[in-house]
Amino acid sequence: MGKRVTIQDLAKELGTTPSTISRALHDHPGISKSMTKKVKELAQKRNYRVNSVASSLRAGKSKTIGVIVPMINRDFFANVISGIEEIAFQNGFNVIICQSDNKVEKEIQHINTLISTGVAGVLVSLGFETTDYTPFDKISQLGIPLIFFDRAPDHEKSIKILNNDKAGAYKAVQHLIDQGYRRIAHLAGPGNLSLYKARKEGYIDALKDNGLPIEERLIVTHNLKREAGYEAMKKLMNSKNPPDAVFSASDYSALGALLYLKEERIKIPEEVGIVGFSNEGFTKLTGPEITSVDQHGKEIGKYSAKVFFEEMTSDVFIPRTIILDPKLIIRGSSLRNQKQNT
Amino acid sequence: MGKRVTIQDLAKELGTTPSTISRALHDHPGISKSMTKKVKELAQKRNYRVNSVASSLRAGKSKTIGVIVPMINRDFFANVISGIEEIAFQNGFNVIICQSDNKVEKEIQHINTLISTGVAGVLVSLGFETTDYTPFDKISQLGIPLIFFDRAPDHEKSIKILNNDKAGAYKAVQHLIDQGYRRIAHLAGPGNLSLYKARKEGYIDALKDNGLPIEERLIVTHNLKREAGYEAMKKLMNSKNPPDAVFSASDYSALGALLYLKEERIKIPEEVGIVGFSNEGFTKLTGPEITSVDQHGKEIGKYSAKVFFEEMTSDVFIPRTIILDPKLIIRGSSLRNQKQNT
DNA sequence: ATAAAATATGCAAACGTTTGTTGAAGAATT
DNA sequence: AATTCTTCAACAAACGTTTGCATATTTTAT
Repeated sequence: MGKRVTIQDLAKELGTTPSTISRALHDHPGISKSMTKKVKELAQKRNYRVNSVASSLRAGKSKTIGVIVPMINRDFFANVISGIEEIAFQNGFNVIICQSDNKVEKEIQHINTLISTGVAGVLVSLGFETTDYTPFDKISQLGIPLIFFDRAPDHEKSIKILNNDKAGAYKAVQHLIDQGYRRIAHLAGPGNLSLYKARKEGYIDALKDNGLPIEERLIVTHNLKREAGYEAMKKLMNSKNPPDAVFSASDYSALGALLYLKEERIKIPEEVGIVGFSNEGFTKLTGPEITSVDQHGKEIGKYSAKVFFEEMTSDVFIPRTIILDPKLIIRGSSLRNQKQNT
Repeated sequence: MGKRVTIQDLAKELGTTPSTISRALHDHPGISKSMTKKVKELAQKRNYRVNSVASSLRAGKSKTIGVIVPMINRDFFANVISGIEEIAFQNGFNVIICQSDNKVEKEIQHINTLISTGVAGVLVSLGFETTDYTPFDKISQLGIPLIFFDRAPDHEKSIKILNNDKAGAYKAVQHLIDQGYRRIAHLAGPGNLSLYKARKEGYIDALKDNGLPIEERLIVTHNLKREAGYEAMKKLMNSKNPPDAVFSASDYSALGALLYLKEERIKIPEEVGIVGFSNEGFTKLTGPEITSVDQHGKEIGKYSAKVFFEEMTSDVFIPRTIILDPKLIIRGSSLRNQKQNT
C-alpha cells in the first residue's frame, strides 16, 4: 500500500523544485535538455503518474467527457460509445457514461453530477420523454461544449449530430418499391419524436415520388416493441386489402412482424417484404435475415467526439447540425429480385 | 457563459467564510441551525454545485469508480455496467467505462489513466489474453480496492465475483439428459481460460453422474464464434455416430450450430437439441429459441459494486471469491418433452 | 459575579499541479 | 573589463474544498 509519487517527491530527490519537474515533464523549452532527461528518467523509475485531479483543479477543467444516453445495452448506443471512447482516448481523455433510462429526472441528476465532476464536455442523446431542454442550458452557460447526437432538441441553437432518418426511410421504401412491392405498410414511432416523424416523411415521400397512394390504414403508430410489431402485423394482414410489404421504424417491431408472418406461414420475402430500422445485431440472425437501415453508431460516436474537440478549442459558438447518411443493408427479408447488396 | 459559483462566492455574499459554508452544506453539528438554513437557501438560489475536483483533491480520492471490460457491446457486459451504475449512483459515485478490446496494452493504459484520475476503486473483467496480472497490482498497492468479475486471475489473492460456470454447464447438460438426449456434444472454449475449463468440467461431470460415456470425439474446442459453431456442427453431424444434442460454451456458436442444422433440415429439438451459454438477447429471437444459461449480468454488476463499497469502508483486505449461481433458461431448442420452464 | 463549559465561527494550512515573474549565472558583445 | 543577452531554475500564487485548531460569544453552574 505504497503512497502515490508526486511531483514534489521527484523534486526533492533531484534537489530541485516542483515547477521544474512539471515543466520538464511537459517539455517546456525553458528547461535544459539534460535536466529534462534526468527528470523523465526518474519519473519513469519511480513510476510517477500525474495526478489529474490536481491538474484539473488547477486548469479549471478535467480531461473527461460526459456521455448521457438512454441506455447502453442497445447495439446502437454501445457502438456510439465505442466510437466516442476511441477518439477520446486518442486525445488523452476519458469518458463517463450515464444512463438516463429515458427518464427526465435521471437526466437532470446526471447533468448535475457531470457539472460537479468538471467534465470538459457533454455528449447527449435525449430520452424519449424529454421535451424541456432548459436543464441542458446550464451546461452551455458554464462554457462547457454540449453536443447532441441521434436524439436532439428541435430548436436551432445547439450542435447536433444526426442521422438522416428521412433519407434512410426513403432508401428503405424505394428499395421495397424496386423489389416490386406496391402496398407498403409503415409501423411508425411516436409522432412527438422528430426522428420518427422524419422516418414517416421519408416513407411518404418515397411513395409519392413513385406515384403510389398514401393509405392511412397502412400506417400504424406503435411503441416500437416486438409485441407491438406482432400485433400490428396481425391486424394489417387481416384487413381487407393487406399490405405486401412493411417498413418499420424499429427492428424490434420488424422482428415482431416477421414472427407473425412465419407463424402464419406467409412467405418472406415472396409474399410480404420487411425492412426494419437500426440494423440491430439480431437482424442478421433471423430467418430470413432482416433488411435494415444502418445508422453506423460507431461513426456517429467518433464524429460527435471530434466535434467536441473542435468545439473545445474554438471560442466562437456556431450552432450547427451535421447529418450523416445512413446505409440500407439489404438482406433476405426484402430481396425477391435478382438485385444484390449495395 | 456565467462563471461557476464557488463556496467563496457564497461566503462573501453572506459575510462569512468558506469553512462555515462548507460545514453548513454538510450539516456539521458545530454550525447553528439558522446559519445552516441561510447557507442552504443561498446555495440553492445561486445554483451552487460542489466542485468535486477540488474536493477530490482535498480528500485524496474521487467519487468515481473505474470499470474495465473487454467490450461494452455485449449484452452481458452492458448489463453488468448497468448494474454497477445503479449502485454507484445510489451512492453518489459515477462510473468511468474503459474498453480493453481484449488487448493487454489497452488494459495497462486504462489502469494508468484510472490511477491518474484518482478513482476510488476499479472493477475489472479481464481480456482473453491477459495472463500477467502484475499491472493490476499497482492498483492495490495504492490502496485502491480492486475487484474482478466474470473473468478473473486464477490466483487466490484477489476479490472475485464469478459465475458458477461449472454449475451452469452441469444444469444445461443435465437438462439435455432429462430431455432424453444421450450423445451430447460440447463446443468448448479455449482451454487456457478457467471459465471455459469450468464449463467443460460441468459438462463432463453431468455425463459421468448420469452414467454416460465421455467421448473425446464429441468435444470440439473452438473460438466461440458463430462460424466456428457452424463448422463444428457440420463436422460432428457428418461423423460416424453423430450427436443428438450439443451444449455450447457460447451462444454465438450455438447459433451457428442451429443455422447448420436448419440448413440441413434436421429438426430442432426433435432430432438434435441445442443449449448455449450466456443468454444473449438474440437467443429468444431465433426459431426455435435457444435454451441458454443466463449469467444475470445486472446482478453481477450490482454485486460487484456493493462489494466495492464494502471494501472501501473496511480496512482489512480479505481475498475472497463470490460465486453466483447461473440460471438455465429453457426454450424451444432443447425442449422435446412436456417439461416446462423452470 | 465569576469561572467553567458549551456553542458557533474564523483562521490557516493542505491536497498536487501549473505558470507568471523574478533572479542568478554564464555567454556574448562592446 | 564592463555591459548586455541568454539560458536555466526557483519562488510563489492560484485552483476550490475541507478540517484541526484557535478564538469569540453565549450559556450554565457555582
